[in-house]
Amino acid sequence: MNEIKSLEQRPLGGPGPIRRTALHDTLVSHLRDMIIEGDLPPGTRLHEGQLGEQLGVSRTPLREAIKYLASEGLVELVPSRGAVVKRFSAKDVRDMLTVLQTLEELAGRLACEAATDAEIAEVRALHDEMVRRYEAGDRMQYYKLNQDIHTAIARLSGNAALADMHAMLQTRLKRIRFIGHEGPEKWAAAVAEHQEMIAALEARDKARLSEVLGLHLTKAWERVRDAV
Amino acid sequence: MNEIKSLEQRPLGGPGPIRRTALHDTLVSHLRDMIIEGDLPPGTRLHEGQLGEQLGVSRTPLREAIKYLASEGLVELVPSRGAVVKRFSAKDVRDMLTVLQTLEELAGRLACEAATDAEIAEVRALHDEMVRRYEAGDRMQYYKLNQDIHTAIARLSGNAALADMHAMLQTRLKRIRFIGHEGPEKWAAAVAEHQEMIAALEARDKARLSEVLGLHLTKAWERVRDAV
DNA sequence: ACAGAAAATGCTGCATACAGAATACAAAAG
DNA sequence: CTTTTGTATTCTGTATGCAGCATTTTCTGT
Repeated sequence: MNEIKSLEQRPLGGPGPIRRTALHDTLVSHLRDMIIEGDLPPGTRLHEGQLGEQLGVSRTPLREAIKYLASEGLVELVPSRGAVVKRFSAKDVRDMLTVLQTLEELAGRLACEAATDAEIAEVRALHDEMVRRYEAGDRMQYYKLNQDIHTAIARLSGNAALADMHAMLQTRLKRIRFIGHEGPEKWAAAVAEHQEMIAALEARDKARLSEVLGLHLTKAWERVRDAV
Repeated sequence: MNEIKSLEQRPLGGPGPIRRTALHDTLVSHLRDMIIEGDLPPGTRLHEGQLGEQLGVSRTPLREAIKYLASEGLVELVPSRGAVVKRFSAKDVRDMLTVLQTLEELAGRLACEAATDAEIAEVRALHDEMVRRYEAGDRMQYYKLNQDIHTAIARLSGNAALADMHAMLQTRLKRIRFIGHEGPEKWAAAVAEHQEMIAALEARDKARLSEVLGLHLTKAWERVRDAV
């Protein structure tokens, strides 16, 4: 995990137009992951020369990616001293969760109206898969599917701006949730809340879904507060 | 307004440490303004060579600024075809206003608790000045102070993440509000709503402030819907 | 005259090179 | 021994150059 893997040309997928993703996007998501997974801990100075050499790219696209991340709020730009990975205080985390809660409550209400049956079925599929991972004790995959479900609900609201803001906050919080080691009983509680969530969504019960989502994030703060 | 002014070194402010703003920040805000004020209408391709020459900077810092704006959602990046100014549909605008409304309702509640008397007095000062501009018929300054007041309330919530998200949405919406030509009766209504806002804030009446802010944005949509 | 292909143009994407600022280190003075 | 100052190194900030891709124009064949 702490080893920095250089960027290789991904093996081109099957047939069809080979959509060579621009290096910019690759770099952005790669750096994001490095920050989230702790390869670049908060407070780390992002050395353009060194980092670029490790990743096998020159400074120019790297700098562009760093600036991009800056406006996402993951790194901070210090004039003539480069960029450092942003450090979030406990209050910052709680503030972000407060906003996220408000956004998800709204998303829940809208999703109950806007989502198609097929879309809800997709979320159900994610949910079932997540429960399977929980039962298997696969925390990593559980974590990813968990995020996917929340992202999906934000998207199902049909409100692109809402989904955007949600994604941005979720990204900033990813690292916190990543390091938050919940005990088994807390984990079980979280799964139970998700059961209620999917039930409310399938019933298209706006009030209930909104309430469950809100409660879920209130609890989420209690679950991660010690990790911050 | 349609003339592109090149970037000059700002006259250094008075005494004290001369905080030479980095070119990056200057470029970002300059480009932002050009988009908001319509010098670069939606759909315009951002020509790196040409634009850089007009602004008097080389392509590299310009590219960094453009990428930055992309993650702010003002421009869109098309692989190997550069960047174009993003075009917002009527639905997009309404969606953004919906989210903004939710955020401001939250900000209002929090601000009533977190703000100091001095801070509230500052908002009052902004408000009074804005009313004066309204009476003078100075639409431009009114517009700016209006934005400032909403930004101030978001900041007074004491929640940095909330203020961030609010600022981002506000930025994306600036252009729309800028071109929205409201009639005199609508303008008067907006001012009246602001009167209620500042009164509720000074009374620290959470429920009322939240309600007024929400209503204000519902009305805002009605005021700009035709302009989109 | 028209359709298709090939060449030419212009732009983006990336790398490299150069200049200026900040920091670290070392030497000298108090 | 401490402090200060000068120097050297390192890193950021900006410019420029080159290669690849997209689009447009021109040429050729029917």
